[in-house]
Amino acid sequence: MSQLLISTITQHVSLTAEEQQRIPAFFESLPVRRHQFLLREGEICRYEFFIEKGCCRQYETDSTGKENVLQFSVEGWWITDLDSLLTETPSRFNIAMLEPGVVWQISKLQLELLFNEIPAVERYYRIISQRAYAALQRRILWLQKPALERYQAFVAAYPFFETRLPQHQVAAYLGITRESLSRLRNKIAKTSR
Amino acid sequence: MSQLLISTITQHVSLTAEEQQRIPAFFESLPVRRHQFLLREGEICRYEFFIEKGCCRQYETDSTGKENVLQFSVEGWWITDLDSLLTETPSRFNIAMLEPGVVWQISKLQLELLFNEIPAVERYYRIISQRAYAALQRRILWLQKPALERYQAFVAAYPFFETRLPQHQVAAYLGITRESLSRLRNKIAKTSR
DNA sequence: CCTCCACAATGACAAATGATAATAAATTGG
DNA sequence: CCAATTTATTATCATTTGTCATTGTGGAGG
Repeated sequence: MSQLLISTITQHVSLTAEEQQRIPAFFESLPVRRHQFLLREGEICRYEFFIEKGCCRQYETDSTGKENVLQFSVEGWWITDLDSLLTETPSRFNIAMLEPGVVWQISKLQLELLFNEIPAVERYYRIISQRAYAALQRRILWLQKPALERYQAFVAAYPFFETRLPQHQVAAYLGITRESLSRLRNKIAKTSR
Repeated sequence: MSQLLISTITQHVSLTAEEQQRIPAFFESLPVRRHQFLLREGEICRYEFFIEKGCCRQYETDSTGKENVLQFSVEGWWITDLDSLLTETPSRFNIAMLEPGVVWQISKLQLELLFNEIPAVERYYRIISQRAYAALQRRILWLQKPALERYQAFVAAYPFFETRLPQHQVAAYLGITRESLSRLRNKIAKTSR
């Protein structure tokens, strides 16, 4: 049973014990290996994914082969390609695990049924959608700043990622090379000493 | 009467003639001068704005005084600080006109009333919200690429902005200096010749 | 235990971008 | 129409970032 899913939802809205019981049945739980794909570029995204355990990334591979990370997701976070899911068009993104873990997936239809059955979950969904939107806006403003400030903003906002993610993945999220990030970290270490 | 507002909505959803009649009463129309603010940093955003005529920008002023543009908006587009509007917290952004024009504003309450009265408008709102989200994601991927590619992606996506906006505003949107943009344009002009 | 591979750090050099300053051109508002 | 303001270009130089090559380290898996 996903205690985490329920507790994540109840951080934002109230659910009766009975509602909490009914929620997991709308999802499918699956164990996932490291490097396993939840979505591949060119596929139509059919699910919203809730990360029960582990860590993953959503990224595109551009024409030069460079991987640009749109988002990371860890325990208690959601991830999907919303545009592909809603419009049923092929996705430009890959979603792949960086660590093994457990993922709960829910289809568009099941999500709709869940909203109808438990309106508080729909309210929860709206709240986190708004947060996701605001997070993208913040991200855009970061990306308009020099690399050092981007990195510092990232670390300040998500300190737990600092130790958990490989540095070259962080670099791909910040839009810089791994070498540049290594230099920045070196510079910071020297300055603070 | 805002013919543009109605025609913009009916591009996405169907409205009866009678519904079309009732919509404008939910809005206030205001003429706006160049440089006029629709929202100032520190204020709580109280409206969604529909641009009937003219052009505006949403931006933050960072600690060094640099202005970073989050979004432009022209005829037929919406603009607001959604986070401030929904949470009733002070905005980090300014929204200011780049050209004189006419703006239709609607409060959160009136928007809710409009949704209840004409559900098709709520559907329309969901559709454009999804598009806005997808646009922010694309923007993030652009910003992870070199300046030249950012600029070319911008021009390809919004060719009409190219002639309408001052170049230094475009530069502030792309996260580069006006001088850099000037150089890039010069380089492109030489290459294509 | 060993090999292979992913990951990180570093140096040398090239390219891109920022900072500053000077100038010219275009536009705004009276 | 004119003055003031805004906008754009260009050159120079400093800084940042990218590219390429090399090395070292630690962990995964046979």
